Formats: sequence, C-alpha cells, structure tokens
Amino acid sequence: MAEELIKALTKDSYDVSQLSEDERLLLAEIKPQRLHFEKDSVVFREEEPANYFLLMKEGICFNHRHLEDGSRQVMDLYFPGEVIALSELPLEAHVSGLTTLSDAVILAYDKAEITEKCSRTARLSRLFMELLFREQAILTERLVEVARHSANKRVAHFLLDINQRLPPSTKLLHHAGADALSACCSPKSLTGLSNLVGIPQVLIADALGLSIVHVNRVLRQFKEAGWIRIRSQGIELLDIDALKVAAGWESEGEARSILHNQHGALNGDTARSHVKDNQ
Amino acid sequence: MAEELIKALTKDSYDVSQLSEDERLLLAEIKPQRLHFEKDSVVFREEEPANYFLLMKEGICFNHRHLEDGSRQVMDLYFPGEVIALSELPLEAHVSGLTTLSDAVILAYDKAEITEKCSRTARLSRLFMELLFREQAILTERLVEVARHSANKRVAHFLLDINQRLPPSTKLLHHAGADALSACCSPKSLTGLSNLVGIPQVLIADALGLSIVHVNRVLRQFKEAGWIRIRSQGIELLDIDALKVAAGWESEGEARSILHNQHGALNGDTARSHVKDNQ
DNA sequence: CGGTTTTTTGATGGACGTCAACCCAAGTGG
DNA sequence: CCACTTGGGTTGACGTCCATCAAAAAACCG
Repeated sequence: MAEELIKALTKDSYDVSQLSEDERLLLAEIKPQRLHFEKDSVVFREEEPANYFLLMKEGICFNHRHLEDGSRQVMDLYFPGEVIALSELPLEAHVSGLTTLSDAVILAYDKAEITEKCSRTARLSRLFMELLFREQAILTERLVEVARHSANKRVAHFLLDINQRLPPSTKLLHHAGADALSACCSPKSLTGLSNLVGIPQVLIADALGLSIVHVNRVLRQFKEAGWIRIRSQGIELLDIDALKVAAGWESEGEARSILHNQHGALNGDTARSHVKDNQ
Repeated sequence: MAEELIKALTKDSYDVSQLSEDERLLLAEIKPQRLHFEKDSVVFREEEPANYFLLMKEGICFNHRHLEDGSRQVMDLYFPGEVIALSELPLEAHVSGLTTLSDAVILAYDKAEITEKCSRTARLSRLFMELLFREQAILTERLVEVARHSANKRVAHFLLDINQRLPPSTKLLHHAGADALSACCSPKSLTGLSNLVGIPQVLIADALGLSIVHVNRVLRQFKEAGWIRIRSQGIELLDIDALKVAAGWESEGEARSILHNQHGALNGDTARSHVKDNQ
C-alpha cells in the first residue's frame, strides 16, 4: 500500500533506487489516508497546522502565498506522483496554502509516523535527503530563471516545464493521442502536439511574478507564431522545439558534462584569476 | 577539532541541537583540511569535481554561475560559520564556482567520510536535513523576493540580509564599534551604525539580477536619504529601520504566528471557497 | 605617475505594469 | 427561451522601471 511512497521517493533518483527488505517492510506499515477533493477546493491554508506528509495521487494542485500587497505568489504546481510542499515538512504550520486545480486525490501520511520511521533507518532518511536536494536544485534553477530572464522566456519555460511534468494520462484529454505520446516520450522531442489541462492564465502570472495582462500578451505572441493554441481553460503546445528555443532551454540539467577542466585552487591550481569572465 | 562542524550544523537549529555522545565521537573523527585563500582567489570553478564538504571559517566568499548570455548570477554569499553550497553536496561536480571576497580560511571535510558517517547514524543525517530545510526556506524567500519586488526593495533587503549575517567581528572593521554592536545585538535594532566589508556593487547587481548602473542609482538614493554611507569598497548602514521599511521587512520569518484559524479541508472543513482572496 | 579597475552620471529606449474597456462562455433565475 | 450576472480572457493607451550605451570621475595599484 505504501508502494506509492516508495515510488515517489525513488522516482528517477540518482542511485539509491532500491531499498533493503527491512526498509520496505518499515514503509509498508505506513498507511496513508486517501483524500478526495473537487476542483478549486482548499486543501489547507497558510498558517494552518501541518500534520501530514502529502503525496499527489491524481489531479493537479498548487501552493501559494499571499503577500503583504495583496497579490499572490504561486510557489509550485504538483502533478500525480509528486511530493507536495516537501520544504514544509519540518514546520509546525504551513507557510503556503494548497488549492486544487482539478478534481484530485491526495495521499496523506502521518508526519510523526514518517519521521519516526526515518530516524529508525538511516537509509530512509537519505532518500528524503535525496528528494530535498533535488528540490533545491529545481528551486535554484527557478531563481536564476526568474531573476534574469524576460517574460517571454519565463512563460515558454513554464509551459515546457509543466508539459514535461504532466503525466501522459492527463495529456490525452482531448484527441491527438499519438502525437502527444510521441512528443513526450521521444528523447528528441520532435515537434509534437500536446495538451495542458485547465491552467488559467492568472495562475501563470502569479507563478512567474508577471501581470496577467502581460502573460496574455506573451501567449498571444506564441499563438500568432503558431507555437501554441489556446482553448477555453487550457493551452495546447504545438511546436515544442520552437518554445525550447524561445526559452533558451539548452537541454539544461543533465547536459552539464565536465568539459573545461582548468582547475581552481581546491584541485591544485592557485591562480589569482579575477572574477571577470563575464560580459 | 570537528567542533566547528557541530557548531555549524546546530547553529540556531530548531530543536535537534544536541548530539549524543556517540555522535560527537563519530564527528570528532573527521578532520578537516584548513585551507587559506587570499582575496579574489578562485576556490573552485563550475563543472569541477566536488570532493569536499566546505565550511566557512574566516572571511567572506560567494558562489556564482555563468549564464549563456555571458552574465553572471551570484547565488549566495557565505560568512564565517556557514556551510558552503550545501545543495551541491550530492553532486559529482560543482554547478557553481566559488570565489573569495576577502582573505579567507575554509575548512574542507572529505565528502566520502561525511556521507559514510551520516549513513551510520540517523541522527546525524537528520541534522543535515535540518540544514537543508533551512536553506530551502531561505531560497523560497529569495524567490518571492526577486519575483515580486522592485529594485529598491531588493537592494534594501540585500543590505539588511548581509548586515544580519555579517559576524560582529567583521563589522567592527572601521570605527563605530559600540554602535555596530548594539545595532546588531539589540532585538529592537535601534537605528544604528554598522559596516559592510568590501562588497563591490557589481556583486550586488549580479546577485539581484540588476544592472550595476541601476544598483548604483538605488544606492545613491539611499545615500541621499541618509540611510547609508558609501566608502571605498564598502557600504555603511546608517538607518537600519528606514531600510527595513523600504524593504518591506515586516520582521518576516519568525513572526508567522498562527492567527486566523479558519481551517481548510485537511483540518475538518470542506468549504469550496474559490481562490479569490487576492487583489 | 599612467593604467586599470570601480563608481557615478546622463540620455535613450524597451519591457512590463496599470487602468480601463470589451468580449465571450457558462451559469442562473425567471 | 431570454435577460442578467460572473469570471476569465483580450486588447489598447499610457506611464514607470530599469537595461543599455556612452563617457566622465574617482579610487586603486603598481
């Protein structure tokens, strides 16, 4: 029953993908509650006590924070199989609210139980660490993203990111089944056709820190370029490659191979090279 | 000898501040290398193999990434007692470079040794988790910060943040000893006088994703308002309260008390309240 | 003291927010 | 079946913030 958890924790993990039999047994003891929500319902609010470790089972939701000025910052979206608001796990109370974007099923594990199990086996907590590290990497990426890139790039990046994380089942919502599949599965990601479920534009705006008006403008540009199509409450990606170019995607992440091996001081050299490689 | 590590790991930690005797012994076995660097030297570069867990002992340094367009993103600054680039711990190679801003001493722990020790005791890895969670919280804060706030706010925030993390010893660089101390130690942070060591403006710009020209303009505004004074290669904070107002500081972080307890669905209620609390 | 960075300042333009409409689809109640 | 509402999306006019370009001034470094 807790296979869900194991799957989530080991999802494309680097190397720690298999647990010992002991650990499997430990985990299997944890029974989650299975919670159903309808579209647009509030799972929890900011400042509310946080007692559960949450795992997205079906549907989509997002967490958000309200700022002093009344605006809203969308922190992240969550898709099936993803851990929800991991960074709030150790907190007594939530610092962000969680709202569903569609009908959804969420698995709720008792937090105390989890941490108890964790402290029992070092291996398990290392899995969590793994997860944390991955989250951090993503956050860092997003930070750079938001700090440096234009609205166009941000929106393109956002669309691609969402599209990538969107599970195939959800993608096939409309027609275009084969195309969507090939577009998402082929490593070369040929210009395909895929679909985003009802993500309102205001959400994109709040996620990227842009005004809804400007998001709309950008989307219109994309539409006129033939890269996307806009349906009621949803965006269809038509030309993924073009979007990748617009986003400056450069197959980031995995492609950081170790190329120029001029070493810094830690690896031998002691050059006093000033920090002027930029521009 | 590894007391340094313990101190860093437990620094204002929530509750896991003390280790068992066993764990202390385990840690004490890890002997760091003590590395000395002079100002503006490169500790490591991007893409370089990452073999050490680094702890700032003396001085200041920062890590940074080079973007496609040739510009530089400063990821974070590190002050004495802080763990360096924690998020890169599990990575084979660094994704950011590290450069010193002043003469510096860095403690380097063998990574393999650390992780080995970690997997031996669950408690120790929980400490690391603690650290990771804290980093995440900070990153999240920064994300919101960068996404939503004006240059003025960002700069003000940056100055305050740095000022807070700057250890007293470094602050006393010039004169103004007593004032600096009271300004940093008193909880009410009365309008005081403190000092930032040689942080070039270009670094602020690269950290905040602003142009150096604009950073300079903002600083000039602050100067003309009498909030800061600019010395060669350094900025002195004169009116911290005014800066806090400018930054929209609102004593963030700790002050998030649990106030309005209207519960979301997870805590009983099942209201279908739409997501329209903003604006 | 010249060369090299940093800081400072001005002028100009583009990107993006704000305001204010209008459109359109989906209810909702009569 | 139709008026009315309601919430999102769409569009234009306009202003602000901030990047860019360019160049002077100041600080630094041998």
